[in-house]
Amino acid sequence: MRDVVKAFKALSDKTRLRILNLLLEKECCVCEVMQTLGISQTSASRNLSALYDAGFLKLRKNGLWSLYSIDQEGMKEYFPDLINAVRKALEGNEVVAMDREHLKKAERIGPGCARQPS
Amino acid sequence: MRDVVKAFKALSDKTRLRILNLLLEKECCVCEVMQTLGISQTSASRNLSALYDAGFLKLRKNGLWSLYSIDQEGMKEYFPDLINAVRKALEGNEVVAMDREHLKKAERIGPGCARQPS
DNA sequence: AAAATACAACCGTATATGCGCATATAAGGA
DNA sequence: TCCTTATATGCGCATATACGGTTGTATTTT
Repeated sequence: MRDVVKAFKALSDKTRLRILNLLLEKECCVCEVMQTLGISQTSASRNLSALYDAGFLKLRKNGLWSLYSIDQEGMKEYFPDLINAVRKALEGNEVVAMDREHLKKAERIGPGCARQPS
Repeated sequence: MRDVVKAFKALSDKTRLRILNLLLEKECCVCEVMQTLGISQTSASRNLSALYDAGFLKLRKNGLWSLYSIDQEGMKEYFPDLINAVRKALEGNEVVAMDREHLKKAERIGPGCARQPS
């Protein structure tokens, strides 16, 4: 029960929904998220952690990068319809659509952040 | 977007998930909820309101009773998969199963509360 | 070795949320 | 009209949460 509450709590925040929206597009490192959404590194890191702790994300480390992505398998096991619910809840939203546009450009922005991990 | 956040926020509370579980069984008045879950009238009323404001419930007044139930149509329109996600997230949970048992008995408990509205 | 980079953890503060108590409202009946 | 019942709401308190700034740690680059 606590896990269910935690899961919904993780989803009940605008920033975290925007992050989830990015990750529905592709795997991202912390600084891609922070640049794309225009939030602080602190905020990006903390909110990614919250989504991770709630069981929505998986983490892959590659050198300096912490690469977060949707944990498709975990989601299907514990919250079968939830990821779809989120996707549909966000579709058509303006902010979220703009974020997706920004994400495309963010790949080349910043001091080395969006370089491909070697 | 604010609506989506509000919806998930409404779901990110143990009491409200338990209430939703009861309403998945049947339409309930405030005092059935408060008795079944063993919470205060204030808490029952306010948490039902929160779920109502988030768009999950519909309200039918009958005499003194405020009868809340799942707004199936509204849910399908705005959050197509969410009600299923909630249902599956709660299934197998002990507290929630016990609540459903208590609900059956609650119909005859209390000073006139669970009498059928005239 | 030193500097730069990516990220996480800690700290203080502002705001949000949940709860109980008391009270208000609203409907029905004597 | 007064009383009871069912529900809603204002208020204050305790706690939770979000955020920015700073610091710490690990890794890569120079």
